[in-house]
Amino acid sequence: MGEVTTGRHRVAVLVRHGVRPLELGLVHQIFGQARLGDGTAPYEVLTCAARTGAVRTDSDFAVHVEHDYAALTTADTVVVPASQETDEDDDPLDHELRAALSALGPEVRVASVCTGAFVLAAAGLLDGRRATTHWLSAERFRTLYPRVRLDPDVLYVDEGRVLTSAGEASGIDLCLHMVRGDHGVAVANDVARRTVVPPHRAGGQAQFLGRPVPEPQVATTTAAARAWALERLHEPIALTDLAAVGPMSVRTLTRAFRAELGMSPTEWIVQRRLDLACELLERSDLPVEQIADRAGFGSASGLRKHFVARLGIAPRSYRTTFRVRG
DNA sequence: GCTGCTTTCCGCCACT
DNA sequence: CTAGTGGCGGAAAGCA
Repeated sequence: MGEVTTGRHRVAVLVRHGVRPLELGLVHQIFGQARLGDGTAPYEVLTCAARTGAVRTDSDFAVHVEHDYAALTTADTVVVPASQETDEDDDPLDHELRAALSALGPEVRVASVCTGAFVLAAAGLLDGRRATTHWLSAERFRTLYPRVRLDPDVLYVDEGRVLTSAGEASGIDLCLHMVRGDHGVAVANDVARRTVVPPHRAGGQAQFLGRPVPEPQVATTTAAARAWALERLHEPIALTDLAAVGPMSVRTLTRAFRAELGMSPTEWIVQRRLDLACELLERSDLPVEQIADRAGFGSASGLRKHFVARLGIAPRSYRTTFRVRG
């Protein structure tokens, strides 16, 4: 994926007005600092915007951008950092940006940091895929883009061609993940060491599968109940039992889920069950009936109903589209 | 699709 | 007075 035969791998950072300096800079930091064993830099990082010149940040300074969208046509990887100012619009894409994104070839890797995921979703790049974004924006994201399987519990999601990361600093984890995939653990660890960040944050391989990774600073009230539920997705989960884990009342539990996850407990459970079902559809040959059973849907028809309602396609067609070979 | 039973969701309000 | 909690009940959703 994305390996170039001539010259360096070109990473284009797509900035918009209101861009967050941290998220903009971290891309340059991680890719720009990478060095191969012989000391050569494998990446070239370009910054581009709709027009060259000054681009406002969300702070009291602007950045001077040298490239416009034409730079995207030569990119191997495109990274979209958050820009609160436009990501809060219900449609973050103007026709210029939409055209630039849809012109990207299928071999171009696309990644987002934080609410940059809204841009990818609006461009249709995330339809039917797993993705993540900043947890504070999770509810709005789901409302706007029901076809995307949003998982606000992970640091980042790797869907191959399209990658998304959660808030702010998780962009570092995602960029390191891409470096690791492109050039191996040694090169990625070297960047991490010089940037003084952990080379691989807690969660290990589980992150590649899009499985939940605990976010220490977030959502403390529901954490125990969620962990408990994840252990028994395959069996029926009653709200009274889930609340008893806390322990807390059912009323407080549902309120906490709404406040922290932006959805009801059962909605959250259904989504986790769909995650599991999708993974089994992608990575196993189990019949749909058995997948429904393992994922805690009473029957294949139950799975199918939820699947179609939330992903817009049937389990079987999902499998044919997203089957992982080997 | 219909029916009847069970569970869940959430506003309201009282209690600590 | 505010903040968090949780019981109640009607509407809605889920399920057989």
